[in-house]
Amino acid sequence: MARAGLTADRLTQAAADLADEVGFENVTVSALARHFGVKDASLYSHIRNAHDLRVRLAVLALAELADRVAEAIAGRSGKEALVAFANAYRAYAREHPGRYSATQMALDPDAAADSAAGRHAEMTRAILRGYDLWEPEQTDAVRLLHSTFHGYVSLERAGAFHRHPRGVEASWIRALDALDSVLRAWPA
Amino acid sequence: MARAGLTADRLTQAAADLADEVGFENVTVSALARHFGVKDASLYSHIRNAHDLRVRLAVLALAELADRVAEAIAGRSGKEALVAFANAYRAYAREHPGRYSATQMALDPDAAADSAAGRHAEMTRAILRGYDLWEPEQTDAVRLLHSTFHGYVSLERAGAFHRHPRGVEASWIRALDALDSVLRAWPA
DNA sequence: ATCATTTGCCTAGGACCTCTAGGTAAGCCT
DNA sequence: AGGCTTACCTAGAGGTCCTAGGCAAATGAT
Repeated sequence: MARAGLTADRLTQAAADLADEVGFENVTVSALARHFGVKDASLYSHIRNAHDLRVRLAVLALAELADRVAEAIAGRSGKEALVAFANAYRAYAREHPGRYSATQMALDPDAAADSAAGRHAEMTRAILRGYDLWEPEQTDAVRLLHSTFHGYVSLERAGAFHRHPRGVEASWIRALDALDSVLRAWPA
Repeated sequence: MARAGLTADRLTQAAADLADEVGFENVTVSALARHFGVKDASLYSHIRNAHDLRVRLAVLALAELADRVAEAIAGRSGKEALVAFANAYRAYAREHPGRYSATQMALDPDAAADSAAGRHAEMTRAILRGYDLWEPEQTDAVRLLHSTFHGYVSLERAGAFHRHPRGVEASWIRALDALDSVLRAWPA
């Protein structure tokens, strides 16, 4: 009886790759078991259930995304940091569609605390240091930025923009310009 | 053998209500059949398969949302129209979480053409008539607005904002202020 | 080195969902 | 009344999720 050497981490990694291949909604316990050449039931010693697997995947993706963003904004400030953040975010979503979908899962408070969600908010705040924005407006701005980034890549992936000839790239640059100018002159 | 009087439309309506109750991802053919007191197999004379059912639901929700938005912006212009649009959009998402989730489905080109997606874009354009914005900037602005609305309600629903004390309502108002000011002074 | 424990994967099986094939009864048309 | 279409049925195959209980491999204790 040869062992496949399963661990929760290896399962989560494989699930992430699987998500990018076949879509987050198609990440099933069965598919993952097939990938390792074992029976479904064997996975349940490592993960509690299918939902637990998806939560682990979400936590993994959030951490990866936070790493990418952190690297992108390191040593930059102001608009440069804003653009670097946004592009890192969007690039991750494009390169890892399944992982990105996972980051949109509703996490219960416990899982959210374990996740890198806090790092995301903190890094967004870091960008705002270049814009002379303080509480409570800072939180408003954090929410606006996050909403815009997420909304844009989410709609882009859903194909909402491709029905019009205007380049998606050009609109993205303009959106970042707009955000920069709104941050510089935040309405009182 | 009493008949339940099923039609594709009645199924879609019931599916929409079901989605709001138990979540879009839990809208199954079985659950719907149970609701009508009928066997699963009976639904397959009205819908092609489970995916088809969800697409119909998405199309229904997009149309409803477009109606709500159209009513909201009728007779308004400028910032008033912007705020009315945004609030109608957000209110629909809150009142009908399952239906709203459905609108986020990736629709294949055929289904998208049948949907009210075009009306949404057109209404967003209508708002911009109050802002002296023309192509190609108009498309950029449409995309920015849509992204921000969708991103905001989507993150709000995922609970991404509730980890911070600042009121979600206040941030929303500020986001709309910011969008208004960015539209008035669209960066050249 | 042997035995005990833990760990990893197994089989078996129940519950639920999806969907097809083919059948029968209800309602409409002539 | 007979025929046709429509609405719903039974039966059944195949997939996913998950639990219970078992055996064998790895690990650690003596």
